[in-house]
Amino acid sequence: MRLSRSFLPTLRDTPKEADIVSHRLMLRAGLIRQQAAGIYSWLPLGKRVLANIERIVREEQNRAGAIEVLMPTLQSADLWRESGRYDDYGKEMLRIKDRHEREMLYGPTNEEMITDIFRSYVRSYKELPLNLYHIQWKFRDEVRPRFGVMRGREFLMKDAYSFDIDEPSARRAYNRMFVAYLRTFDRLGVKAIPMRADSGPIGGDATHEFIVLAATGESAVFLDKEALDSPIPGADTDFSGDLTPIVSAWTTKYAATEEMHDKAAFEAIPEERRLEARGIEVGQVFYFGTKYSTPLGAKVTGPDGADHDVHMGSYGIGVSRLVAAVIEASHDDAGIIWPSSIAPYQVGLINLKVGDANTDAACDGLYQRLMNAGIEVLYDDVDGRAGVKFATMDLIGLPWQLIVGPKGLANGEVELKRRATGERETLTLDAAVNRLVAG
RNA sequence: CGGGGCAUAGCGCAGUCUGGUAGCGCAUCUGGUUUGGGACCAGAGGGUCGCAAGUUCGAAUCUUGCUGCCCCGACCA
Repeated sequence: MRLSRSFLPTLRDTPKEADIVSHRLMLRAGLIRQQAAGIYSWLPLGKRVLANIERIVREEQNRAGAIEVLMPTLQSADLWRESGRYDDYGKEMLRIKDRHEREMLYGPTNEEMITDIFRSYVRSYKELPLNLYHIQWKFRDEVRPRFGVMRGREFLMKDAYSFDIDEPSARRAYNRMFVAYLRTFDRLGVKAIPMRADSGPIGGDATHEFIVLAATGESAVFLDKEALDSPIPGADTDFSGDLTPIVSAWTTKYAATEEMHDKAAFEAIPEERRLEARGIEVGQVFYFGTKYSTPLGAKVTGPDGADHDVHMGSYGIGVSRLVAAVIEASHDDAGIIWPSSIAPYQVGLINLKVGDANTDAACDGLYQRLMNAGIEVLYDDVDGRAGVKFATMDLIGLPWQLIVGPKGLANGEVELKRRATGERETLTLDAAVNRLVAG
C-alpha cells in the first residue's frame, strides 16, 4: 500500500480522553476512532490488525476441531426467557423493540442461541462431540466503559460452545479449547497464562482465565514464575488424543486471579518464585454442565436408548480487546511494536527523498519486488521530512523499516531497521530483499 | 450506580474568578528557503465557545436545566 493512497490519520498529540498507553497509541496511530462511550470505529490500520488476530484465532479453532458458524447480533427475548436469563442479566443487556413492539436484544453472548440451534438438529450421541464457534460483535452495556477497546461496550469476541454426551467427554472438549488457546495466544505474540478463575454469573465449576501480564491490567494475579516457562504445544498436537498431560503441565503450577487466590498455597511456593502482578484477561474457558441444556431442552439419545441433557462448555476470546492487550504488552516510548504475526504490514518502506529520480526508482523497485514475494509493505511515498517519516513509522510499529535515501544509494545501499530492537543494518538492495523474504 | 472532573478551530490548550463582540501552539492551504530523527520565514483559511432557557444595553464568561465525555470506586470478556 502506498501511503499517498491510503487513509492513515495519525495524531501527533495525545487526545485527552485517553489515559492508558494502548488507548493513546491506538488513537495516535490511527487504529480507531471513538464514536460514543465504549463504541469505536476501526480505521484501516486497526482493521488489518483485527483481521490478522481473527485469522489466527480461526485457524487454531479449526485445528482443534471447532466449526465456524455466524449468529446474528440481534436476538429475540423469548429465547432468553427460556433460560431465565432475560430477567437475570440486568441492565448490562441492551434491550430494544422492533416496529411490531417485539422485544429484542443486542446479544451479550450466545449460549441460548447456540443451544437452540443444537436442539433443533442434533438427536443422537453419534453426532457428538460438537463444538460450534463464531466471531461476532457483542454488546454489553457496561456502566463504565473505559480504556478504549479494552473495556468497550461493543466488542468483537470469538465464542465457542461445546456439546458432549457426558462430563468426561465434556472435559476432553474443555482440554481441546485449553490447548487451542495456548497456541492461539502464543501465535499472537503474547504470553497468556491460564489461571484458576471464578465462574461468575455464567455458572459452572471448571474455568480458567487466560491472562496477559501487563502493568496496566485490571486484575491482580498471583503465580509461580515457573508457570511462565511451561511449553506451548506444537502445531502437530493430536487433538483427538489425550491432552491431559499438556493441561496438567499448565495447571499444576500455581496461577490464580485475585478472586480465587489461595494465600496459603501461594506462600508454599519458594519466595523467589512468587510473582504478584497485574494482568489483562484475553480469554476464558468454562465447563458448565447442563446449565443451559436442561432449561432449553437440548438432549440427545445415548447408546442406552435414553435421553441425556448434553454437557456444555463455552470458550471466549476477546478479539478486539487483544489489540489493546498486545499493545500494552509490546510498545516503547516511540509507539507500538507489533508482533510480526498480527502486524498490519510487515515492512515500512521509507522513501527519504521523494522526487529524486534515483531514490524513487529504487523505492518503486523494492516495493514491487517485496510485493511480488508476498510481503505486505506500507510504502511511504509522500514528500515529507525524514524526521516525520521515522516518527510516524515508529509510532505505527511495523516490524521492519526499510530506509532508502540518496546517501546510501550512492553506495548501492539501503538501511534495514528492526522496530523491536532498533537494530539497523546497511545492506545492498538485493541483500535487504533477501533478508525480508527470509523473514 | 456512588464520588470527582471536563466540554472554546482537526488535535492540545489559554481566556471564565472580575460580562464588552475569541486567542495561542501543532495540523491544514499558498509562496519561498531547507532536507537522514517531528525545519524555518511570510501569508491564508478554519469557531452559531456542547444544547436550551434566563439575567443584562451586551454572555465563552453570571444563573438554572439538560446532554456528552473522562477519571476513581463497585461491577464485568
